[in-house]
Amino acid sequence: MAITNPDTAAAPKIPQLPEELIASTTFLLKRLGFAAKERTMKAYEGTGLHPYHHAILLVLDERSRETQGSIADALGYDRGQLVGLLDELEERGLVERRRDPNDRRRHIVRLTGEGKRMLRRLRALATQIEDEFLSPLSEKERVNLHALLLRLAEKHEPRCALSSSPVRT
Amino acid sequence: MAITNPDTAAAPKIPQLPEELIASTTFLLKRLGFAAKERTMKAYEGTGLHPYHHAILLVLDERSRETQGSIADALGYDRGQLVGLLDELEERGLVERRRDPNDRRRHIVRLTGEGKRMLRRLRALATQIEDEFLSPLSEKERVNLHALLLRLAEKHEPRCALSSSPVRT
DNA sequence: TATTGTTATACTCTATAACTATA
DNA sequence: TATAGTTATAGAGTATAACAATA
Repeated sequence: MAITNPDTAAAPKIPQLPEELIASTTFLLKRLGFAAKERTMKAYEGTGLHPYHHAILLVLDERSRETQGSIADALGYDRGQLVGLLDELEERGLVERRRDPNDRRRHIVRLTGEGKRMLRRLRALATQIEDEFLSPLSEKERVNLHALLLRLAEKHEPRCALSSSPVRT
Repeated sequence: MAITNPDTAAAPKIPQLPEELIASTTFLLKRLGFAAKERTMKAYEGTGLHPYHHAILLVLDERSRETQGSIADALGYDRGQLVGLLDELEERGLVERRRDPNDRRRHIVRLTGEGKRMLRRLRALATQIEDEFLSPLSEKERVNLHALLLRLAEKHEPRCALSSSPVRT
């Protein structure tokens, strides 16, 4: 790879993106989203779990006994994709699947004690990643940024819309 | 699909993401980055080009006669990936490739007249996408958001760091 | 016939590394 | 030997649709 040491290099070795791209907020969103994903994935490596798994555990922690379909819908995952993710969680004893006696097509999914313990660990990890990623910003700026992103998400990712304050147009 | 009409439906049909995810700025960044990518891709469909192509044309418009390697480095693309993208641009007559007489391993890439015309069209399209995506925000808020994202990008995407104001730590 | 969960398939992306031609 | 560009390959990730069980 032969990466030159930036401290000793006279000229900046990092090539510049076109200014027009840097000036574009959607471009920055795309790049930062990708960077955030990469960093998160790397941080999760040690756990043997994917952020997807974490999200599933969070859903189950908020309201246990969800069916697979409702979990998939809540997170926007494909139902086929979810099967494999739940298999992995079940193998590690983090969740349980049972048939719903009232509708035997359904599977009811529950968090186990082991799952709750793992969730605590994942929460700590996520907090750490978040803090590191936002480190260039002050506390006030972080709140400010989050509020702005949420406004965008309410439009572009309706699942983010806060149910407590339904938008009336 | 049987999507229920939200106007007539009594209960909200959109399942809710866990609050903890919505509260996470990095999560919002990931989701919004993905949403921005999806919308952009859809909008570019009519042009037969990918946002990647647009970015390449922008690099060439800022400083023509770049070599393939320098284009790849500027945008953070893989050199192998760039070959195919340039092939497509060349087939449509938007760029030209010539051997560098000083170093016959290199290819010098230039924007054609046709390429400049296409770039104008793509610029208009990108502006439109940007405006639509940021529509929930006021002009002030947009400026504010961009500044915050740029601060993050300077750390996590060094190619975004403005060369005019090198950070001295 | 429609729906839930499952499985299989195919397609897109991307990352890697071999290969050539020049240096 | 190292580098610029090219090509080929393999792997992950995703989307699609067929499928069995149940309603």
